Amino acid sequence: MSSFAGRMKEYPTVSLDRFDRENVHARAYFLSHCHKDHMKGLKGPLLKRKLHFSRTVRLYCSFVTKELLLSNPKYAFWEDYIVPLELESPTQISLVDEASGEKEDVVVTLLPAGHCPGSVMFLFEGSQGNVLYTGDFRLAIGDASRIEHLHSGSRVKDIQSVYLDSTFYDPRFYKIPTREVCLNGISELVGNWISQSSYHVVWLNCKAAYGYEYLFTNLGEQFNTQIHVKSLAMFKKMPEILSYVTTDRKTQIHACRHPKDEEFFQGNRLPCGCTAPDGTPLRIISIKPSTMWFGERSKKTNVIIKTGASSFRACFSFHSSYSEIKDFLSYLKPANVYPSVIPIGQTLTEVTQMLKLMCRNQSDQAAFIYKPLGVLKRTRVEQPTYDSDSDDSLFDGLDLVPVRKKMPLNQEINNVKSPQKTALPDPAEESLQPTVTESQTVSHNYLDCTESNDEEEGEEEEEEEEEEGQGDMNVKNEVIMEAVEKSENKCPSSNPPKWQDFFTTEMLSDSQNSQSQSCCSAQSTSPSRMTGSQTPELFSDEEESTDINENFSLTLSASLSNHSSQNQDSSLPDTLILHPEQRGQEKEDMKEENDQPEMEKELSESQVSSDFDVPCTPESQMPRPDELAQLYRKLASGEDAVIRKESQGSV
DNA sequence: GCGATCAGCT
DNA sequence: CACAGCTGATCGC
Repeated sequence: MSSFAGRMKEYPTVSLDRFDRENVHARAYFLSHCHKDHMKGLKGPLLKRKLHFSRTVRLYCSFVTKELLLSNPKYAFWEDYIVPLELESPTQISLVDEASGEKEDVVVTLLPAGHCPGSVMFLFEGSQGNVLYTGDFRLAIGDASRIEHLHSGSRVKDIQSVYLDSTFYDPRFYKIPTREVCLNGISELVGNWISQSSYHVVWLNCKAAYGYEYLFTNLGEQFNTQIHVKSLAMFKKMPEILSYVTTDRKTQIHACRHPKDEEFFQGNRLPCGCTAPDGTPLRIISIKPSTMWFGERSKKTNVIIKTGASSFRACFSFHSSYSEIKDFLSYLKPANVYPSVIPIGQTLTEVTQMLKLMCRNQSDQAAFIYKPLGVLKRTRVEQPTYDSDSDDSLFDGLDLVPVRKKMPLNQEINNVKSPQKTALPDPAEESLQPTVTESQTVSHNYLDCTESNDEEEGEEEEEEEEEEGQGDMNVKNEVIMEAVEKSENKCPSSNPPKWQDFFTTEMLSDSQNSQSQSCCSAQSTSPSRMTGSQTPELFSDEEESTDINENFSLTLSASLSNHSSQNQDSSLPDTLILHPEQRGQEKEDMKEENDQPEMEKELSESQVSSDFDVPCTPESQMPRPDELAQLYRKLASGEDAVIRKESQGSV
C-alpha cells in the first residue's frame, strides 16, 4: 500500500493520489488510478467545499479513471472538476494560487502504467526539472525504452526524480512471471475444466478491485463466452470490457462476489447462487489470482498451484517485480528516487539507499553521459504490433476494433491547452497483425440460474464432497497435463489489444520479456525460446526429465528462494504445479524445431532471464550470431541498429 | 450520525 | 503470497 503523502519536492503545489491533510491546499490534483488506497481524502467534505469556491483547482486523470471514479456516486461531485487527459499528450497546466494570483506552469504527460484500467504515470516537466510519478505500475523489462515521452529525440530525458511504486522492490520478489505467461496458465486451466461438461464451472476469486479486466476479456475472447460479474455500471462506456462481462449467470466463468463467497464455495456453490437446471451439482473450481514470485536463483515458473481439492492459485501481479523495477530505474537513471512503499522490516533509508544504486552516480550528476544503448527503441518490423488508429482493416471479419475508435471516453478534451506537442513520431504508427488461432469454443447456455438457495444443494453434497473431489482431480490432472503438453505452441487467443488500452499500456513490445503488451504478443509462441539457468548445478533437474505425470503428483519446487512459504506451498501433498513454460523435453523439442540450439549464449542479460523461459515475441526471429555481431558493431558505433517499420498512416 | 483508524480476514 | 478492500469495533467530534 502506498504511503506516499501526496506531494513531490519539486512541485509541491500539486497533490497526487492523496487528498487529505495538507493536500487540501493543493492547486491541482492528480489521480493515477482508481484504487482506494490512492484516493484517500478524495470524498472529503473539506475538499468538496474547496472545489465549490475554486475556479482553477481541478483533478487530472485518464479518461478511464474518470469513468471509474464517477461510476461511484460518492465521487460524483467531482464531475465538474475532473479534467481527463489523453495518454502521451503533453499538456500545460497552470498552477494558480487563487489568493495571490501567483502562477506556475508545468507540462504534464500521462504515461501508461499497466497496473489496472486507466492507470497512468505522470511526467511533470517544468522549472524544477523533469519528475516522474509512477503511481502503481507493472511494466515489463524493456518497457521504459519504449515510452516515447521519457525520451527527448532518441535519448532518455534527464529525470530529476522518480516517485516510485516500490511495492515489490525487494530481492525476494526478484521475478514475477510475465502477464502473458500467467494468462496462458490460467487459460489452460479454465479451458480444460469448462470443456469437460456444461456443469464444469470456474469461479475466479478476484478481489474487488480494478485490474482483472484483461483476464476477463482474454478468457471471454478465447472461450467465446462472458464472465459473470456483479455489476456492469463502471464499464458502461468501455465496450471492449463490457462485451466480455455479464450479469447473466448462465455462463461457465464467474467472477462474482458474495460476502460469504468462500463459504459458498466450500459448499460447492457459486457466490451468485447459480445452479444447474436439472439439479445436477455444478463442478466448481476456484482460481484465486495471487502474486507469486521467484527468487533470483529460483528456477521454476509455476503459475498455477493447486491448493485444495478444487482450489487453485494463479499467478497474477499488478506491480512490477524487483527485476522489472531495477530495469526501469537503471534505464531512466534519475538523480533521485523516492519509494512509495517500504517493505515490512525495512526502513525508508535502507530502501532509498538500495534504489540510489540505480540512480545516476555523482560523476554522472556532473556530466550526465548518455550511453549509446540508452536510446528509444522503436518497433521492429518483425514484431506484430498495434496501431490504435490506422489499422481497422486488419481486424475486418474478426470483430476486432481498436479501442480508441470505440471509446467515447477519449473524445472530448479541450479544456486544457496543449502548447507543447512533442515533435516525436506518433506512437500510433505501429500495427497489430492479428493472427487467427484455433480457440476453444464453449457454449454456455446450459446453466439454470433460478435463485438457488443455499440449503438445497450444499448440505447433502457435503458427504460426497471428498470422493467427488478426488474423482474430479483425476480428471483434472489429466486435463491439465494435456494442457501443459499443448501449452508450448498453442496460443490462447488472437485477441486484439483490448485490455491494454484500458490498462493504458500502449507501449509496443519488442522483447519476449515484455508482457504488458497487447495480447497480440500472445498469438503464438515462437520456437526461438530462451533457455538457460545461471545456476543449473544448484538444482535437481530430475523433474524436468521425468514424465509429466510425476510433475503433477507433488512437490516439485525445491527452489533456493529465500522466500520460504512459497516452497512450503510447493511441498504440500496435494500441491499441483504447472510448468507451462519449462520442461526439459520440450526444450529439447524446441531446439530441434528451432535449429538454433546455442542461441542463449548470445543473449543479453535481460533476455536470458535465467529463471523464466517466457515465450518469444511472436514472429520474431533470433538473429544469427553473425547478425548479432553486426548489430553490436552498429550499436557500439552509435548507429541505429533497430529496424524501423514504415509508418502506416499514423495521425 | 459521521468519519477516521485499526484489527481481522481474504 | 504480502494486493486491495471489505467488515466491524472503537473512538472522537
